[in-house]
Amino acid sequence: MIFQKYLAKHDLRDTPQRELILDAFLTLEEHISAEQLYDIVKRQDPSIGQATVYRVLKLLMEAELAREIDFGDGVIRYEHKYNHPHHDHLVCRGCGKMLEVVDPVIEELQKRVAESHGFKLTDHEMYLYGLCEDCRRKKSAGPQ
Amino acid sequence: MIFQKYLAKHDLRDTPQRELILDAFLTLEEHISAEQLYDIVKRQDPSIGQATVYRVLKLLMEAELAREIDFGDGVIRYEHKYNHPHHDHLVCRGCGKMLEVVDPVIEELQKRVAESHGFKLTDHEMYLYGLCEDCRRKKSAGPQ
DNA sequence: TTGCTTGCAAAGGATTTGCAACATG
DNA sequence: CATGTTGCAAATCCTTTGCAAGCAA
Repeated sequence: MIFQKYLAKHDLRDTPQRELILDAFLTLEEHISAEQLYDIVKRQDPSIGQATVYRVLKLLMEAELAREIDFGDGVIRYEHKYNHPHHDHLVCRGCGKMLEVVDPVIEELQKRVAESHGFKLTDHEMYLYGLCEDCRRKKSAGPQ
Repeated sequence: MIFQKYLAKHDLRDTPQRELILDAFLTLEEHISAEQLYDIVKRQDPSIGQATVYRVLKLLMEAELAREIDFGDGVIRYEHKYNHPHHDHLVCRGCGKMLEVVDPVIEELQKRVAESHGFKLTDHEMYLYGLCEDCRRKKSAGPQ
């Protein structure tokens, strides 16, 4: 719906490939890289090209349906943005487990920090890294 | 000193290239990419290889002398870590101007958010993006 | 029909790696 | 001398782009 409107408004075309990729993307709950999404989509349509997936992901960004996530490992991941409000990420250094978190007080303070330097905050990224309970337990047990 | 100790402890060698790159790196106040550092170092020793700069930067990370910064533009930048305590970054979306900021209350809240999910926070990254005063002025004036 | 889209393969940019020559401890 | 280290070039990884053929509006 939103995507179709976006396409129409920008004189872009509604193709089966775009529909397929969008559907696959929206079905997922996890963050996903272009390559992972390509693997999924390829199962349904082996003729689809990798470049198309990259291109659609860019479109989804412009249509405000996706958001980039960068954990700093050289791969860009994407997550839904529509009906999925802003949040930050808490990532386990041990097992990679990832939780979405938000703290309204932090959000407010971020605004103020920016303002105190004359900036008008537009957005932010915050990644909290640590060890989850499981990994702490394993660690204190030592390597077997 | 620290670097030399690190090298000794790990059976690594103290070479003129490593010294040169380290000195150049420590002299800088700004964040710098491997390629920029290579350009600088090359002026003093044109025979130096790009790969060596990348390799030394990795070493400095392991020796806890450098820290990676990732603004998400595909280039990894580095900054001193030694005698340069933790801070976050406030970046202008307009001109790219960058300020280092810290807010002790935010830092404390981050710890608590992590703990509330059973995580022990080890570190974090926070990037605040916005528009600085100059860019807001230019923007409201409109493009000429 | 017009011109946006596609898949393919080649190109790109940043970083890493294999290797033979070289230098350090 | 044994090994770590270097510069070079080739290789890698992820992503983008050029292009001719194909397809939506």
